[in-house]
Amino acid sequence: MPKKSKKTAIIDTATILFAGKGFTNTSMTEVASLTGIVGATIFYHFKTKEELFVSVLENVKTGLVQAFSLYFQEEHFPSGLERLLGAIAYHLHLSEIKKEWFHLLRRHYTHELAAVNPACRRHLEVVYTCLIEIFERALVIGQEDGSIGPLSTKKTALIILAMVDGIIQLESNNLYNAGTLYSELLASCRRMVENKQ
Amino acid sequence: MPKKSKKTAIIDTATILFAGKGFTNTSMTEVASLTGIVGATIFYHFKTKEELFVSVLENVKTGLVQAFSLYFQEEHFPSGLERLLGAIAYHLHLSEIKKEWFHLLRRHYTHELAAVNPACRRHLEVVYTCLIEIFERALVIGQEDGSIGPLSTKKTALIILAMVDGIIQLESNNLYNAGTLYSELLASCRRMVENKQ
DNA sequence: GTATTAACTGACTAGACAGTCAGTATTGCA
DNA sequence: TGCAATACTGACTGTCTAGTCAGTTAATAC
Repeated sequence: MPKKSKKTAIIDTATILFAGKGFTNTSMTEVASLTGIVGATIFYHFKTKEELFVSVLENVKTGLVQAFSLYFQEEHFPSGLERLLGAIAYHLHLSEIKKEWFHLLRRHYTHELAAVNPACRRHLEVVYTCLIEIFERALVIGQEDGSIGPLSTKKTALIILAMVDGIIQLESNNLYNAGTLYSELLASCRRMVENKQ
Repeated sequence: MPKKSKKTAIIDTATILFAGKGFTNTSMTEVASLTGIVGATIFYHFKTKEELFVSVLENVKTGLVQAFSLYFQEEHFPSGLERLLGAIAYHLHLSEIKKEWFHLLRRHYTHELAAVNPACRRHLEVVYTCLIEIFERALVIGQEDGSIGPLSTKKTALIILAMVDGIIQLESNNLYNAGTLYSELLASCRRMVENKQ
């Protein structure tokens, strides 16, 4: 029974804190004490706070890409349209069971760091490319099988991502409980892309 | 020629800084020096940093509500559908000429503060209510004149807001230049809500 | 002109926080 | 067992920042 290494434990704690309170408002001491170690230990495993953040992001990236690839390995769809709706529903589902991942990705610091830190930028690009390609692929398949109308798959994929992301954000800012919007969102997307000859 | 009061000048500087770098990463000294005054002066006009933030938000709220009400005073639309698309286009337009407003509204701190600061929450609610009602009203009008299909106006208004907001965010994170998505977004929204009997 | 209030400032404080470092404990292995 | 490397720690430092305060300057009122 190989117990979780401290390095992994640090990353797990940091994921929750960075996602929930942001980079600047999370102190290394806090990460340490919640992990059950002493502050200086983190600096043995990670040279700087920024390096810890990038490791956290890398971890999220890996988890996210894996989750989606697993989903598409297991699910099969009668049409491109159904595949798209399935992807959207799974995206929403994942954003509920792995809130931290999506909060972290939406943190401003993540994007600001990506502008100056190549490693950070690479991870972020992998994530976004993955998310967009999922939608785009479904759209392409749907155009081939006739379930999806004639539209720019690339642009539409971006719009759908923005839409899903916007809904997740509405919910996380809980001004309105967006949860009740899920089925309406799927219906809206269907109307938006389906082929109505 | 009544020159801009220092209090207003502080708010203007703070708007740009809070929007651009976030609350925590903006220091009062920085706000002061960019305004051309000394640090302590801010604390004469605003008791705390948080109070300054709320004033900034109030200012944004006022500007935003005014901008939209002016737009609808001047524009007139042949149908509810066109009114909706006009509102979306103007929303996107405004997010370009008043980037700070929208950045500030999307900052996490804004929403975190709203959870504990009633004044902040009130301003934020006014903003969101205004934005949603604009879309909802257009949808209701459109259902009356037959240009918009049978759908929940409230939920659809929320979805459209999430969509527009998501696009603005995509652009501000400039992973993709979302600017080219504007016309596609309008077309998508049209397909999503129009009445196709 | 003088009194009163409002606007402003320089010098300071107390706390927080990232990161260092010299040294101690723990592990793996010969 | 002993040796070497790896993992970990306590005590510390320099810097940054929100907020204070006693006092100065500017505006207004009479």
